[in-house]
Amino acid sequence: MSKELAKTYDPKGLEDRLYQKWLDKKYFHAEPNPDKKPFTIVIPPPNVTGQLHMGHALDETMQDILIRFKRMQGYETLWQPGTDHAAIATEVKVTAKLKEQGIDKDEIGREEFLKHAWEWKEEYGGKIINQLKKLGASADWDRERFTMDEGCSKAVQEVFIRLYEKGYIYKGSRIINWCPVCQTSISDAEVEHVDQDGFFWHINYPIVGEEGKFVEIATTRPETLLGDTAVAVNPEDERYQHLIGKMLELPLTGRQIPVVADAYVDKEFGTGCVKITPAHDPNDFEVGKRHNLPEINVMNDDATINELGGKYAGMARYEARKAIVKDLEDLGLLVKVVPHNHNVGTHDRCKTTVEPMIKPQWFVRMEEMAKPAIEAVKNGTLKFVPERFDKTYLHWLENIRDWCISRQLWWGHRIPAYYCDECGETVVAREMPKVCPKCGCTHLTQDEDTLDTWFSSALWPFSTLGWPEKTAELEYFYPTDVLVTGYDIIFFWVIRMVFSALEQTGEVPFHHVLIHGLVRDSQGRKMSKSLGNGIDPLEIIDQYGADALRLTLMTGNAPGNDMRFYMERVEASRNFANKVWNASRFIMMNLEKAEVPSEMALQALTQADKWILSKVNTLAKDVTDNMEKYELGIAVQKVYDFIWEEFCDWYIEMVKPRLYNDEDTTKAAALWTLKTVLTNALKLLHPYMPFITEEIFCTLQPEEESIMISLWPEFKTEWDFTEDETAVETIKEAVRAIRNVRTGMNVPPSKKAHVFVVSENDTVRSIFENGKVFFATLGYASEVHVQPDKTDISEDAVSAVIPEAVVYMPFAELVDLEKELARLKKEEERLAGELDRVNKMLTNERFISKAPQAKIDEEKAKLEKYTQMMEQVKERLVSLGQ
RNA sequence: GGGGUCUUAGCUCAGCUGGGAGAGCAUCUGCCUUACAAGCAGAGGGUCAUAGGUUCGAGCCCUAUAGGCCCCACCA
Repeated sequence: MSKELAKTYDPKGLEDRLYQKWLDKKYFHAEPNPDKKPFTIVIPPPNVTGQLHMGHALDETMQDILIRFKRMQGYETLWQPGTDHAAIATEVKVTAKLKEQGIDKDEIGREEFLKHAWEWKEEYGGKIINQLKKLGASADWDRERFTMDEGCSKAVQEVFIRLYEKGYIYKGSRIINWCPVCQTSISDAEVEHVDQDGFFWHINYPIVGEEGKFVEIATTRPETLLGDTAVAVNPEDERYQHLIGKMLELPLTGRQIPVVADAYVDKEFGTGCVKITPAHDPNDFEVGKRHNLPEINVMNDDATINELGGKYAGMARYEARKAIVKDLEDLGLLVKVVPHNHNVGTHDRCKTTVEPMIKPQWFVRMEEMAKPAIEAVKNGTLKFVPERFDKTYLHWLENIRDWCISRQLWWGHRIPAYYCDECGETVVAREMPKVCPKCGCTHLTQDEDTLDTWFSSALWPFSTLGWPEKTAELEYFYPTDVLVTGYDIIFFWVIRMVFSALEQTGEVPFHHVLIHGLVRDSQGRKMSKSLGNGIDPLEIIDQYGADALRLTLMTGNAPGNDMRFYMERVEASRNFANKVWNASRFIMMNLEKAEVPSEMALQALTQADKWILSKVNTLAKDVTDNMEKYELGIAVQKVYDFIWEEFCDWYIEMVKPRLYNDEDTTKAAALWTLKTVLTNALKLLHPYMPFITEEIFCTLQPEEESIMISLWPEFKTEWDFTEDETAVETIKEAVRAIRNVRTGMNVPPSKKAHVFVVSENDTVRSIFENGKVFFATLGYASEVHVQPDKTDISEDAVSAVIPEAVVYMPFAELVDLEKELARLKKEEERLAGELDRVNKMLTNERFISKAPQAKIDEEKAKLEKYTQMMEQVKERLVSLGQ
């Protein structure tokens, strides 16, 4: 590889080449290794037929950063990848595709449909994985898994059977959430409550045997009237005591229903009388159980009215609603209609209004399993980052209801339950029994249903490592270290992994859960297909490179908060990549021209060298600390600032004269420092921007194989040069003052000036003596004089007061006395303000008696500094005739 | 109804355990200085939503208020 680098950074081509190299070298692969400590992350498996979106990009970037960081720290790092079969999503897609080809799902049947589904999976399943690779993801692809592969399926079956045998899984006819479009049951977590404008229909139910007397009920769903089996009132409600036990005539049906008393009814709400439809409302279902009411299901699976709905049979539910309201009105039973805003449960996937239905389904009993999951967070075995999400987690678990796990879908894990065709006996077993254990019949049929997708993903952290087998992987890599995911998935997935893992493995599946927010568009809207406002990460990668995308996603955002994505930020990231590229190019150009020792005695370094070395040293410490605390954004911001400001804007500029002068005895030291500091900075940046750092690292040091297996920089005591740091900071301050004065007076860089630095302090003078060279390059000085007094300085020189010193620049004809005075007055004002503040603090005896000594000393030092500067400013003013 | 979260420079957002308000972009002024104009050097711009409180000291902690967003919840 040549050392020639292009003038601007172009990620195209380079990224794929490097990624292929990493794959070839097997850097991503992890094996149980007793000599190393493990570090494990399991990927939140993306939908097998999905497309990479910004949410993935953020999630995977965070994981990759942690994995690369730990790998460089010497851990045996496993990033376990894979995909999820995504039952409903995939089934819907495959069904739609078949429909396009004129194929009806129900006609071809289960077996045939599954063939198509698997074909679909084979065709599109690899796509998202390849997209993850574009991002730079260093997952162990040799270990790629799929929730429906053999091992995961085995784990699913095993867990089902164990839970069933323990009595934690049961089948029951209960009211569940039914999606009439997807034609399957869904769990509570999948129901999204949406605020909708609706109506409250007040309807009179005639009292049997009391001509002209009615009970007025209020409902938001008049069509369910067809399934009413009672009207309930509150037992405490004085208004209705006389009604309890009476019979009502249910309009339009000819049925009679009782009035029951139940505490569920809120006296204050509506009319205080509630129609009870046990088959189509979860609350009514409970009321019905308490009062032994019949359950009349009046709907088909597609939410049309069934044959029990009489003349309304065949109508869609909202059509029936209209017809029923009309008929009630004609009968004079409709009292009034009032607008009413209420929450409607919808299926989160298709947004269809959920229809509560009574159906036989499989459930997981949650009460017992929730307990250890709650305990794990309470006792700190499991920690959320940021912490506030443990409230979300705990609240959900403390109010958890049984989990409906059966789905009327074909794409998924079949429930391992078998029914005897003769006696109806249920057998839960690993294989279909040959004979019915009860009646000996040989005809058994497997349950038609499949399991909720989340049932299998709940096992993901251990099923992917080989459970239920006691594999070496499970032993070594489990429990995993951290789970990275969005807050929107805590209920669906995180909680279910936790209780499943605790139940099956006796351990938490991970110790930390790192939660991130949503990536929104530039206006703060959710990115969605329907809005068409989604930004394709792959297009960003194509245009700006994966590194720029990754950096964008990691900056300017606090943990757990949503972020806005807009192109200006990507451009800023791209610009940074270019900055890194060019700084490296400059360094390499200089390294080429001279021999650089691989080892360098620290004594041979100049003050500037020690300064930057010391800076990168503390940077390594700070960045490591931040990353250990999952403060990924803060960490990379520090690297960014260091590289751009300290390293490029200051150090490289400072070092140029030494590089350009072959006679300079410190040139080698400069080159060594440039190379060393760059190498360290690249390493710290690598987890965030893997491609550019690898390319530069290997070009810079052809003897090195890869930055991703190099050692993470650690803090070195011998690189801790506090004194030199202070000295260089003093010089920087002087340079800044000079630049300020020059710009303020409109002096172009072409106009060089003599610079006099006056200080009575010997140490300060020696610092400036040392830093003379910097004034020439950084402050456009033609000559620099460091002296203890004002000898030879003309009175009309422009000046800048800095701590412990005054800088003078005689510009002769350029000097504008008015301007100079104005500057000094402004400075005087500023210092007066500072002094005022410090004095107030230091004269406050309560501050003196209560504040920590270090703080007091700090303020005392400031007082001294400002006092001294103030004296200088005043002196200048006097000498200018003020 | 409960819980969470946000309100900081024109815009988008940082601000770690309380100790002199920051970044990117935008704006203005100089610079094509041989690593980089995707750049360099400067500048302007903020009673940190409001009102109290705790503290020697509050953008940060506590309480209330206003507004925004989110989640949970069986008021038909």
